[in-house]
Amino acid sequence: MKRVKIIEEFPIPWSEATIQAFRETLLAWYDQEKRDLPWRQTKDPYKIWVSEIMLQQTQVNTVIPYYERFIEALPNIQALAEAEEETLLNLWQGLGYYSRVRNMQTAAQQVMGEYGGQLPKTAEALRTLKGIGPYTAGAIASIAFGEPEPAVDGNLMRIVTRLFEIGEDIGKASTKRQITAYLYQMIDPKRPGDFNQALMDLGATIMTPANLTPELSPLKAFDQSYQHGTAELYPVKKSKVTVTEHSFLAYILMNPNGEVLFRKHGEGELLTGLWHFPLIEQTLVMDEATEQEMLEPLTDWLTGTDLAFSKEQFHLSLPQAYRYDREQLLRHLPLVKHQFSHRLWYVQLVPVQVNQSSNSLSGQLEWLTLEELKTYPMSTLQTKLLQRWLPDLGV
DNA sequence: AAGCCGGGGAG
DNA sequence: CTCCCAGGCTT
Repeated sequence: MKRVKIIEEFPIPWSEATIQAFRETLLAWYDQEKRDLPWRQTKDPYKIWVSEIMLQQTQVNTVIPYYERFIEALPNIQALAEAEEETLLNLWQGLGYYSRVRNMQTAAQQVMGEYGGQLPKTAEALRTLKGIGPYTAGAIASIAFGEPEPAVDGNLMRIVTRLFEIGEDIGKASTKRQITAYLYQMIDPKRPGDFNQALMDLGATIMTPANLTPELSPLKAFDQSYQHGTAELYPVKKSKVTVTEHSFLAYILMNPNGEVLFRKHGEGELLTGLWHFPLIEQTLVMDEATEQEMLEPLTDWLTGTDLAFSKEQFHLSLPQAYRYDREQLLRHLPLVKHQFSHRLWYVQLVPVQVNQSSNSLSGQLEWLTLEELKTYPMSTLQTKLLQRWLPDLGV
């Protein structure tokens, strides 16, 4: 079975004595402090099932009146299986996630047809029912049937990662396996349902996401993050960084000596110290763009550099082959996509001829031959641009 | 693995 | 106001 396998994969770093002490401490706290909730007055698996489905999506105080009303209207699995859809939706109205009550009815019909009207007792069998995943299966199996199954929800993940200072992303399947494996080894086989509910209560009231110094926690002695003051580091959730999109023109400025203008990115700039074609943030060149419009961002930028640029002195143009053939030009302006951790760049390459070179260059700008250019420190982005422009250069 | 589902609460 | 939350299903 899965249990044995994942325990072998992730043995808990606690002695038997520590595990025993942990169970006793946690359950003593629960016996003292447990919340008095309607679904804790019953051992009816159906009622526990209903409460768990509702609690997946909504907080306890909101759930209570819905739970009471639902149980009164549909007091058993058969009633749920036979209910009109309209009845279901009325009972669920305001809770959201209406597919869940539909799934629950499908599962009730499964139970009537395949399990003789009785919920199966093992987590594995419960999982075959529509809408019952690992968490809900563990909750029903432990609370209603006394099976030693953990019910791993967000509360338990937070608590376990803090207790053991587990710094892996809890979104990863392997981290969930580790947390589940530890809980299999921690769970009290004599009171598995209370063990799970104790951790849920603790997570909801004391070891909350925001409470980083849970002075009232009964688990302080077992809690590495509390001992080390590192609670804020757990759990690790891979943040969905908002990726902002930017578009640039990368000008390949070629002088009569066969050299290309290269610029070193300065302090405070992305990719500091690395050499790139001049990159100018600009909407991408469209089909209707004229040569003038394509070159304007470049002339504007050059005016502000130390190239002693003036429109009178320098003449910029697109390569001859492109000047009068718009279709060919646009086909040959390659677009390079580059993903940073926090932004997505679209960079369009624009080759440009300049009729004369300039001598007055600072250290930030250099005219380089293709061979010299290859020896300068470049970013992956610049390597990509170069590769796209001249695939045969061998960078 | 990632998007979707839909409310409520926190900031 | 926006952001975040918690599970399970679907692709």
